[in-house]
Amino acid sequence: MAEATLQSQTRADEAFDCLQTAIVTGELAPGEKIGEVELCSRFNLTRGPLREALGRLESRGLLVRRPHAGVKVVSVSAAELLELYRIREVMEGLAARQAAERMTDEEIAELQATLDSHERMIEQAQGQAYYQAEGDYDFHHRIATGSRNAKLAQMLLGDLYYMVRMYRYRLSTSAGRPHLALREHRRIVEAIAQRDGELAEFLMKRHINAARINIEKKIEEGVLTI
Amino acid sequence: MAEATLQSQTRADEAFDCLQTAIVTGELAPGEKIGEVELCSRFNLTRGPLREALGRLESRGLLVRRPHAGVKVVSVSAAELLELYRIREVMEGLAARQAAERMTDEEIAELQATLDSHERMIEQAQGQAYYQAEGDYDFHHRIATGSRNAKLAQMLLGDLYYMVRMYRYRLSTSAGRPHLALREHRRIVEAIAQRDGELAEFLMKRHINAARINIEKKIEEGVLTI
DNA sequence: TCAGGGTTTTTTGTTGACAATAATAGGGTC
DNA sequence: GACCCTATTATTGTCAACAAAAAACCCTGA
Repeated sequence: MAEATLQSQTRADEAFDCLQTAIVTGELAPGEKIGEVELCSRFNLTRGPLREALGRLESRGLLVRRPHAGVKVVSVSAAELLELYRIREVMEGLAARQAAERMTDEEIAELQATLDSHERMIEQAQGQAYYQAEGDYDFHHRIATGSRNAKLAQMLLGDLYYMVRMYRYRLSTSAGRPHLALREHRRIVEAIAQRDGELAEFLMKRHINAARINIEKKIEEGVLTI
Repeated sequence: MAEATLQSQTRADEAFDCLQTAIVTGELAPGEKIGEVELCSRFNLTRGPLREALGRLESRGLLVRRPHAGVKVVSVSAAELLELYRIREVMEGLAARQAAERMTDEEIAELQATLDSHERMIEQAQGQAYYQAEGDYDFHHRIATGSRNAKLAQMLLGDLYYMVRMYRYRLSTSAGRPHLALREHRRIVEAIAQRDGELAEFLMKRHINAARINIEKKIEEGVLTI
C-alpha cells in the first residue's frame, strides 16, 4: 500500500504523490472510473488539493477527465505501449549520448557499482522480477539525470517512465532476459566510461528496441493481454 | 492579443488557455513573479480554477511554484534552449519517420498545399518573421499528428513547442533563412510522399540541427541575449 | 413490453471565507 | 552603523458550503 511517503510540502503535492503511485502500482486500475469524494475519503484529502492534483495528473496523461463526468485512469493499449518504447528509444539514446559527454567520473563509477549490485540481485533473487524491474529503472534513471539535460530528464522521469512502470508492475518487462539486459547495460556503461557518445547512443537504442521486441513477442504469443 | 479563444469547457480550462498563451506571447515575461489575486483580477477568474490551471502549467514546466512564495514564469537560459533543440531533433526525427509510414495520401497532399501557402507567405510578407514562424509551426504540427503516435504528438505539441514558441515570439527563429527552411521542408515532405521513413527522419534531424546551429551562432554573435 | 420524457439524485464545478506560512519591515542591541 | 530578533502584513494553502450539470431512475403512454 503506497503511503504518503516523505512528508509532502503541501496537501496537493501529497495528493499528487498518492494518486500517482496508486496508478503506477495498479491500486487504481486502468479504465477504472472513480469519483472525487471516493478519492478524498480514500486518501484523507479535501477536494481542493485533490482537484489540483487531478489537473496535474491529467496534463501528464495518467488520467482523463471529461467535464461533469468524472475522472478515469488511462488504459494504454498494447499498441500504445509499443509506441511508448519507440519514443524511449530515441530519447534515451540521446540521454546516453549526452551522459557519455557530461557525466562526471564519479557518477560513472557509481553507475558501475549500481550494475554490480544489480548482478548480485539477479543471482540472489532469481525470478524476483519486481526487484529486477526496479534495478532496471534505477539504471535508466541515472543516465537520464546524467545527461545534464533538464528537460530531457523531466520528460523521461516525469512522463514516460511512469507510464511504462504502470505495466512493469504487472508484466515485469525484462523478465526472461535479466542476464541479457544486464550485459547490454554493461556495454552501455562501458561506452559512457570511454566517453564514446555515439556508441552509447547506438547501444541504448538497440537495448530499448530489444525490450520492445520482447514485449511485442509476448503480446503475439498471447501471454500478455492489455 | 490572444484572448480566451474558443469557449473553454470549464473555468479551469479557460484559465489554463489564458495563462499558457500569456506566457507564450510574453505577456507574462519569463522570471516575472506574479501573485494569485493579481492573476485572478487580470483574467477574471477565482482562485480555485486558477490554482488548478497553475498546477497543470507547473507540471508542464512553464512556471515554477514555491510553497507560500508564489508562482514565477520559468526563464529558459540560452543553454537550455539549445538543449530543447537536441530533444526536438530526435523526437521530430521519429515523428517524420512514423509520418512517412502512416500518413494518408490526403494528409500528404494537404502538407504539400501547406508548403505552397508558406511559399506565397514568404514572398508576400517579406520580413514578416511572425507569420513565417507560424507557418513553420504549422508544418511541424502536421507531422507530429501525422505520426499517429499519440504520446509523441502530445509531448511535442503540449510540452516542447510551447517552450520553443515562447522564444519564437521574440527572436523569430527561422528569420534569415526562410527560403532555406522551406527547401528543407520540401525535401522532408518529398521523402514522406515516397514513404521513405529513414530518409524523412534523417532530413528532419538535419533540419532541426541546422535551426539549432543558427540560434547558437546568433547567441555567439551576441545578437540574441536570453 | 418497450420507448420516450420528465424528475430526482448524484457528482462535478465554483465560490468565498478561514487558517497557516513566509516575506517584510521595524525596533532594539551590540 | 550593522546585525539580529520580533511583530506585522501580505500571500498562499485549505476548507466547507453552494450552484450547475449530467447521469440515473421512474413514470406514463403506446
